[in-house]
Amino acid sequence: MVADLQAVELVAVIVAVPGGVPQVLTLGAPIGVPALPAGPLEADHRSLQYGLRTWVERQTGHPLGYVEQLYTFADRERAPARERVVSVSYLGLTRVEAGEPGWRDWYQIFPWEDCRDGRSDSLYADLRARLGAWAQASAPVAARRQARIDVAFGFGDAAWAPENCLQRYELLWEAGLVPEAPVGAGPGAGPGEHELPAAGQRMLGDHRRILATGIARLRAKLQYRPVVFELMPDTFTLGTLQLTVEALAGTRVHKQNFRRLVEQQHLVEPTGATTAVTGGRPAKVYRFRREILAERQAAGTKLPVPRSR
Amino acid sequence: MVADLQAVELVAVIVAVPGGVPQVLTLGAPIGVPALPAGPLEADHRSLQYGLRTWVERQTGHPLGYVEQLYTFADRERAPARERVVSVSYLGLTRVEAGEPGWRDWYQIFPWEDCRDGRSDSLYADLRARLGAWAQASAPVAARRQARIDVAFGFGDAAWAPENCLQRYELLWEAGLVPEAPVGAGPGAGPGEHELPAAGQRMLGDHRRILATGIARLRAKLQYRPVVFELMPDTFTLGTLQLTVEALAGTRVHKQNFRRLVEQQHLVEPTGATTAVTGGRPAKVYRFRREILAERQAAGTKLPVPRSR
DNA sequence: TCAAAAGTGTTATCCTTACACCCATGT
DNA sequence: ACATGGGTGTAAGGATAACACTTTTGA
Repeated sequence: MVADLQAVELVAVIVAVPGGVPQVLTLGAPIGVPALPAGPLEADHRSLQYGLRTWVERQTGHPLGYVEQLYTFADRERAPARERVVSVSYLGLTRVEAGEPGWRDWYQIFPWEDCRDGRSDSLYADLRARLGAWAQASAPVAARRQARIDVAFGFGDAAWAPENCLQRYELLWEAGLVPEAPVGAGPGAGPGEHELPAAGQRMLGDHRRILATGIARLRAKLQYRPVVFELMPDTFTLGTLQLTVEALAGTRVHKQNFRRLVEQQHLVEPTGATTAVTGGRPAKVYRFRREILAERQAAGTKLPVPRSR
Repeated sequence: MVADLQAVELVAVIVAVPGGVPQVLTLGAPIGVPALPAGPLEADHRSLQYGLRTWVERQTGHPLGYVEQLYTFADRERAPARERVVSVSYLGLTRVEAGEPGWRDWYQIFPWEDCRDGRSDSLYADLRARLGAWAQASAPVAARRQARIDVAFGFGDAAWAPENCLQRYELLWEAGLVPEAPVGAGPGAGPGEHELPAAGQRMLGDHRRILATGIARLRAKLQYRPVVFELMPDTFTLGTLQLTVEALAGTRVHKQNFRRLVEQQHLVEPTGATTAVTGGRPAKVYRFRREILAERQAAGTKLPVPRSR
């Protein structure tokens, strides 16, 4: 039995969106390959979550608010050389001021995930061509690959969906288009051979994959749980709220529908104050109605993240 | 570092629905406390999923089809005496014949989860009274408890939702109404003191909690992914399909809407055959269109699981 | 006066829900 | 004949997406 004991590591994807820029907490920056905050599960940790909070606070001096478990990784294929480590990953949400050290814009890491200005630019054209080339294979494989690509990236008549973040990363990985691609991925190609020009910032080990898992989960959850408010200050305008949702989802949302949905679900209440910081007409200031977390945990507290195209 | 090595266990919630009865694969039955198939993660397991498949097949002789990771547990509060074990749980779906040994109707384990005949019977009346009694506490705690109860069980103006299975179990656990409740749960009450008459079959350790997690996940997934078909034989009638969905969800669904939704999404195609085994008019026989798994992985392949009341 | 962002009103469309009814078989 | 389950049509309601337009500030 002793031979089967394993090292268990806790890995954290900590997200904040100061000033409408979605950011992840990283270590090892600005020089070297950035890493997610992580540390071993210790014997005196009461629970996994407790252990995680301990590690993140120790490494970053940052207290955590909302935390949820993401996924547990232990595949050896991703790091065949090393001893196996079981990594239990968590998603955490907080509020920080803009410009604090250690935080990194997640679109630096996944440039193709930002579709707020449409995705008709050169990056997506390039992606489409390279993925298409990779999909070329013998008949059944080719069809299956192309179907996966179309669904994940919203090509053909499929819609681009924010929450397919992980599928997109995994396809790029399989296709050898990101630097951490496996050795011998493509047909006779070494790693990095076909790398994208805009392949994004790589991370330690499979941390980029874990981050993609976290983003995907957060984007999915946005649509049916009022999690955005964990990332908002106590009071905010509807404009800022929309900006934050758009930053997370990587798409634009329809202003009027967004406002109506937020208001008709009684997610927020006006404080009575207004603010003129944004330029233009002063905006009403709102506050999150924490009561609804209890009231309708199950019901449809969703925000509109429409699928584009 | 050696001191921080952990035992890692793989636990499986394997589900099948032969003859419209939702069942879980258990060991240790029929005598003794039933347990979920489980085993340690071994050094030569390529991945967590691979290890799980190995264990389940070794313990039950049963090959697994669809498998997905559920959750990783490691809280010591649930078994304070023992050394901590990190349990990575998985949900698996298969097809079996009715009456095979080792399979157990999951409503034996969670009687309150079967609302196919409504939930106005004595069990729910009893539940409501006992949970209400537990909710009595000092002001802020009482309100919070009652809100959780109402949402989870669909009391008050909340709707009973199938996928709240885990929340229901956890509330019953906290309230000391199920046998595996923690020592000293209620105010001055030993475990089992307030136990429900229909508390259901208990299981080894926190396996019942893991099972509740699996059921909750499966019920949630039913609503937006075509997972039922993993539990169906190659060909089936729409009646059987509906019966299976109802068995899993624990509620009745609206016949016509169910049929329309299934057909308009092109989830199935007729084989051309009919069958008369069910009595009444012979039913058309259908087959799952496996193609749609690739076609619209993201889009709305959902089945209607309406909230009752 | 104009740009910029806030905020309002209205309409078309689709999906969900529900009701009422007919059909084909075995007993 | 009738019970049983299979199968169809259609109407009401609500949610969604989109359109055009007004309001209030700062420069």
